Amino acid sequence: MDEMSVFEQRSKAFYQTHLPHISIDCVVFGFHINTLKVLLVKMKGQEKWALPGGFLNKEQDLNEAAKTILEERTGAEKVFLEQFKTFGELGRSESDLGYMPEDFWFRQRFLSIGYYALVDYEKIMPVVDEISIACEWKDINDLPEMMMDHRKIYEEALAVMRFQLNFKPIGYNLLPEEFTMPELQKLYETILGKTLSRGNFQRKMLAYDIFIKHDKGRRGGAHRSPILYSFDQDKYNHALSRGLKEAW
Amino acid sequence: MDEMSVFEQRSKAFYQTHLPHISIDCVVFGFHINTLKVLLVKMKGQEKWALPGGFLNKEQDLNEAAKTILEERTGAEKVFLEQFKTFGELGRSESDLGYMPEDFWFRQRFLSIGYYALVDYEKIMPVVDEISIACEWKDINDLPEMMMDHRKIYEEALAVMRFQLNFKPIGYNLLPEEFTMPELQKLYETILGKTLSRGNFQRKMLAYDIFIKHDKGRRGGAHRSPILYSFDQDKYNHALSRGLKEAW
DNA sequence: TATCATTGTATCATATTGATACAATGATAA
DNA sequence: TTATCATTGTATCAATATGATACAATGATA
Repeated sequence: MDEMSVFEQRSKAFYQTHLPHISIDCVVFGFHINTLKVLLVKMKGQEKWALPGGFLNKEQDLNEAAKTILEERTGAEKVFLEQFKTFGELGRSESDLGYMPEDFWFRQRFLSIGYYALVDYEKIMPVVDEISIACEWKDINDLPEMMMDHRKIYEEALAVMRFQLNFKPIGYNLLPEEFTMPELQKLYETILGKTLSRGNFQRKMLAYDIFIKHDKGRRGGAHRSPILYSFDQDKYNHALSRGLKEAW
Repeated sequence: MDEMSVFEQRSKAFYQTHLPHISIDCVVFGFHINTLKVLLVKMKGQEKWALPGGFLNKEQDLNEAAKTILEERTGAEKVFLEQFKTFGELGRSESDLGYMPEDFWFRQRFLSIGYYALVDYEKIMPVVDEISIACEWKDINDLPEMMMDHRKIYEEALAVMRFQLNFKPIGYNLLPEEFTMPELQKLYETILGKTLSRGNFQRKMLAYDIFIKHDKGRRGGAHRSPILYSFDQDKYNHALSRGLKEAW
């Protein structure tokens, strides 16, 4: 099947099953060791890259739809996934889609509901589906050109994620079962894009009281072996839901 | 024109001009002196109250549409208005609308994009339009039954607003041109729903350095007259955009 | 056994917050 | 005129949090 006919076939079926004028875009952040990446796809017939996305099924919960899109592209389940903003500027969906037939639902105006997720990209094998020709992790310091306003969506997601880092402990699913404080610090530094003071980082994290301290450390390297920790699920979840610390 | 025919007429015209499956709901908080209220409307043929809302014009920017809805109901311009979440649960739009003809666009599934605004309700005269029979300020401590999931939308807006209070100075448009620290504190206490320490409040607010201090105080009452302040526009706006203080 | 990189942890200065106290002010009434 | 009183402005101290720095502990390597 050639490129256009895939679109056409999907377009015909689209109105039967989906809500028009609404799309979901997922900014999937991939972390590992000391690198932060984003999952991008290249659609058939497109030069520029795009955020993985999809449309909302008529009989589908919004959050469920986002979860499904993420799972289909990554296979990842039970990851942190959160809605952060809906984009509805005029004209945002028209650029870059001019090559498609005018009456395609793709060409019509639509809003995009933005979600962001956080995964370990070493555990993920990106999936190329039938309307895309590529699905890859891209380093956030070397991003290719992106279609429509996807670059802006990505940047807002990054800002929101960095902000939320201040209120919710993260790291679960992004680190091995057992990890060290230097490893956790690297994670924070990578996501925040800046270095942090070592001693103060440990003090602050340990004050959260969400870790289980293990007896043996991680061996290897000509230096003192760091202590291994793992997340205390109960305390971790409690801290997550408590979340936002109040200032007043 | 009877109730149903108004709906029918609007329904016919609807698809010509608007995006289906998408609505905008505005949680308009009204503050004055020491009371916090919410603007609610009662639609024709409905017993329960609803958040003021509307639909997105095909050729209309999302934020512009929210602004228009707010202005039509309140006449208020240049107020704080911010998108906070999109609601897309399955079934949320079906309850409470069963009395309408099944093929109405009202009856179809739709998402709601939630905005919240903050105004002085003494300056606002709520507007009853042709599809509603009432539009009133309701005290947040004595809310009537609301349709669909509007109660939940309101509660999430309240939580978001209270949270944002910690990062952005507010009060502009909610207080007279010149105001005192006790008045500003009352505003915070009313919105947060709790009392704050007097001395510490002053210290913290003044540390923001966004006020102009005036020479004369406000007279009246058998006690020391409080100092009058007004917002320093430049510094205030700068603080607003700087906004979110980073913790790391 | 010495060396070295890295880690754990202590410490000090500074900043922020919570709690409390007290003087200043201005209307009211004796 | 003066005493009273409610409220406001502001200082202060303790508790807590943060930033910066130092130093001892550890474990591989030479």
